[in-house]
Amino acid sequence: MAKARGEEGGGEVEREEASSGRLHGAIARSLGAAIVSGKHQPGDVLTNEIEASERLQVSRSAYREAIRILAAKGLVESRPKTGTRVSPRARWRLLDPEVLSWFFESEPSESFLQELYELRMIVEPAAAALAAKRRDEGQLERMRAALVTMQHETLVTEAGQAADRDFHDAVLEATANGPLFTLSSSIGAAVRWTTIFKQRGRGLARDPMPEHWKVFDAIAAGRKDQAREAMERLVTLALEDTRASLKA
Amino acid sequence: MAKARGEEGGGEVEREEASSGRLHGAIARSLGAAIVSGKHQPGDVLTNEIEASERLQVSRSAYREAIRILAAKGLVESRPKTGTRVSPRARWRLLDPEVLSWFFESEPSESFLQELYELRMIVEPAAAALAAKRRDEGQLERMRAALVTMQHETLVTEAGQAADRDFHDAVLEATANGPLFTLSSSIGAAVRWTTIFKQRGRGLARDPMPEHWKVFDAIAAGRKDQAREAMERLVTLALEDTRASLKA
DNA sequence: GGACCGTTATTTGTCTGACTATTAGAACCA
DNA sequence: TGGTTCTAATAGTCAGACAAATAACGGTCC
Repeated sequence: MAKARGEEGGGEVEREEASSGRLHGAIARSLGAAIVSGKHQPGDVLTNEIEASERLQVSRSAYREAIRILAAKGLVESRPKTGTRVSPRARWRLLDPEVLSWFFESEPSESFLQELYELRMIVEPAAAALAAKRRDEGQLERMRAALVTMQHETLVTEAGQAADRDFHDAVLEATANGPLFTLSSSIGAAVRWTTIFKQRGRGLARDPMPEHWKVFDAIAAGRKDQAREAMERLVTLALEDTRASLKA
Repeated sequence: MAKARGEEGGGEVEREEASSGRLHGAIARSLGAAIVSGKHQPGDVLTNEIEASERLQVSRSAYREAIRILAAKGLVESRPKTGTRVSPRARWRLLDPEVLSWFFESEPSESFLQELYELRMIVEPAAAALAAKRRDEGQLERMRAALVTMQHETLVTEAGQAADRDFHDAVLEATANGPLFTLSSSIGAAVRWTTIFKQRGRGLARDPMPEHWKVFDAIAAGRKDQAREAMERLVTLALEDTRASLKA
């Protein structure tokens, strides 16, 4: 079996990338990406474990562990005799960070981005309001540091973009609401792609700092309603910029 | 090995319940519940696979598949040499339906319920507003049917409670927003426990139907702002009832 | 002809035991 | 003291067998 490595043209799971470094993780990632990108439609039956693991040149146990991961995220469902089939989209854990990252391995559809955006518009202003009432010094400092970095680096560098995400993350964290905080990866994904699209239509890149500082100031001052409104404005502006870039 | 069943005092995974009928699912559930309930704290190292599977009287592969499930939900992280340890709470997928159900296997803390409640208050009014603009006839019919059932059965019966959840679920679905819709299980969990607490302090059970019909009417009429406000009132009233019951 | 019921084949599920890869921490050396 | 090598503990992967579940088929009886 080991000597057969690399033969057989098609198949062969991608192993690079430190992230899903384990074999089962790599298989899950590869299969998961194929599912969310529509290469396997809901209702489709995957080839059985024996054949699938042979084609991928991996042991059945590694393949099974990958399937367990996908099942845990609601992407597939296994039953004896019937096999493993792709679950209806309604069961997918679309907000799971890994599922999201699989979405973004290939370019996500515009409508999906739109939906994430809507989520942002619902969650972030409310989160900012809560954060204004609950933030502690450390969180405030983290927000400030993120904005300073963002200002220095601008959104052109990876560090600047990371700082942007970190700011939004800190706001979510400051809500002191666990379930709400878990949305930060989804929000972060939306933020990241907003930036990517903005960068593409790189006409007149509006300075995004003023809105950000207004949100920060309101949260620092403990002004709930002001924080909500400032965040609403921030998200709205980001959407407008993205829309403008798409047309260009 | 088979003959050793039932010896050894502690251990033995719970296998009843049709849901997590598979062995790996049952193990995941049992371990997952132990983690979210705090029996294993973040940072704790689980006993290694060999010992753990021996103690549970299951094969190492079944145990490993269970761990993959937990890892997929962010509850644990495995590395060679170090072992498998419980991840920091911030990584837990608190909105995953299964994780949530593990939370509710033992009575959830009041603060956790409070947090879910806050999420409801953020998401549901906004969802109602979107639903008012996007709902189709089928969804409207589903909402109506749910409310009719709820009215007949009242919240005392399981069928009535299911109808309540179904109503809220239909509203989320009508937003035509996939990511948002995945929150329905979390919302549903919050709804369920609100009802349970209300039932306990069963003094004067206020009729919950008027608020519900107002939400429905606004969504049916396509009145976005009215729908948002009606849902806001509904959630607020539910919270008040729950608060009142807790004092009693 | 149609409903019921056992049979069978297919697929996932579970078990066992061996070997490999990774890596934290100790021992060692410069 | 600081870096390097070694070692042992642990998860990771593999192979092959057997068990359990169940959808589909086929036969029986009304």
